[in-house]
Amino acid sequence: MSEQLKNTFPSFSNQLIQDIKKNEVIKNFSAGEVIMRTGQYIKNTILVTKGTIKVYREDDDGGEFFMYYLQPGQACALSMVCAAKNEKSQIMAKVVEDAEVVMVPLSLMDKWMMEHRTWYEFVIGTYRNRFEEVLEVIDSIAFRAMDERLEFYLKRQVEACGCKELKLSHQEIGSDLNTSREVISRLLKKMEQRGLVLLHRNQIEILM
Amino acid sequence: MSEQLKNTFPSFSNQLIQDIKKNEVIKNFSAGEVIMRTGQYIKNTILVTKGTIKVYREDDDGGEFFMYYLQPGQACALSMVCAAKNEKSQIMAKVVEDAEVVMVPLSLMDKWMMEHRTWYEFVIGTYRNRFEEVLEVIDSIAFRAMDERLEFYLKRQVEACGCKELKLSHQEIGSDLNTSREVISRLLKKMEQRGLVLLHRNQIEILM
DNA sequence: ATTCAAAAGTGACAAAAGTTACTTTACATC
DNA sequence: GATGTAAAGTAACTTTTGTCACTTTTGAAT
Repeated sequence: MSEQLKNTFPSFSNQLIQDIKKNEVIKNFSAGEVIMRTGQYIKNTILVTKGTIKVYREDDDGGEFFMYYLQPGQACALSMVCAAKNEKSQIMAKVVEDAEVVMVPLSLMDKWMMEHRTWYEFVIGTYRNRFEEVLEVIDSIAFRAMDERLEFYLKRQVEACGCKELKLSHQEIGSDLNTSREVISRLLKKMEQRGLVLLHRNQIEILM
Repeated sequence: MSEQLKNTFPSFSNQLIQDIKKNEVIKNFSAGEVIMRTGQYIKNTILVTKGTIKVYREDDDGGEFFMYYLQPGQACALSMVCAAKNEKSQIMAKVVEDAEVVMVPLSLMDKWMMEHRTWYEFVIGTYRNRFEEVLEVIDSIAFRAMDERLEFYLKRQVEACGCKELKLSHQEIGSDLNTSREVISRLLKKMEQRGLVLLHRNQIEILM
């Protein structure tokens, strides 16, 4: 396991890896599982070693808005931000590909900031990257109409899965973007006419 | 000045105040000045001691989207996040009430994280608060229609200025929300009919 | 092969938001 | 008091997005 940690988080010092190893609790989750809910108290920071996790913002009426992916080598920035105070989760996280995560208690998370330079840098880097990603999400909803938001969304999916065949239903895209399936179907068809995508059942081939 | 710093940032330790004092560069800005532009390299973290600064996200076509206020006792989270790398600013900051700020070089910003517990906590707290504020902004644009977004916007303005008479033109609100003046006028009139606001020239009285 | 359910297609309509083009109002200042 | 200007009001229209109701397609299970 320490070998794998080292591979997934190459920036971590050996000392840090040892410390993590001493305290680690490894958990496995299957696709579809919700590993963190809005309002739930956060007790751990999550380091992803395998799989893919989707992070959402929820509203009161059951709406789910997709924010970003967590993938191997990454950590949940929000659980880190909440370290100091005993805060509730502001987000919901759902596993989309069977995942393995290392749970780091918040107390250690905080302690290591002082003890391990590589941990400190990882945490600060995680903040920065997520903050920037979230700002880009704001751009897309604040400045762009649904057709461009859909393109932006699809591009991010391609990046995340590393392939151009997205296994997504129109319904799922619609709820990720907080709009309706019909709207997505309509816009996807226009994109197909423009030669940007090829539509199949439960799969979208990106030609961009 | 160290007295004032101590008052504005009560959580800072005396040692930290001394360190800031040793290195500080104080700058004054007048209302209307842009103190940070998108794309500009960040060399300093900004601690606000007086006045009010509005932070915007910009798009390529000159659109400005209001994100949050910086007020005395607060700091620019993004300039902190950029500390590690030599990053460009992702945001634009405009002074709305004559402001005084303390410029802290990024190198010190980073160094103090290890040396001053109160600085570390301030920085982490700033990250958390801004992240949460930004998530709420996402909620409003992702889940809410313009009428509710306008209400949310007005409430934040009331919080920021601490009074119920907002000196804002419809034009300014429109551009903060990235919509047109006409739409804002329309919605404000509806709000007036519902008894939520009173409209005057260049001023909106909030009755909520 | 038949059945079933999820996914996608579709047309018609409603509502929200953006746009245009113009008028009216309020206020400062000359 | 006349005048100029920024702010706000407004009507008419277009576009975009959301919704409804329904059909068709596709693939899997029986």
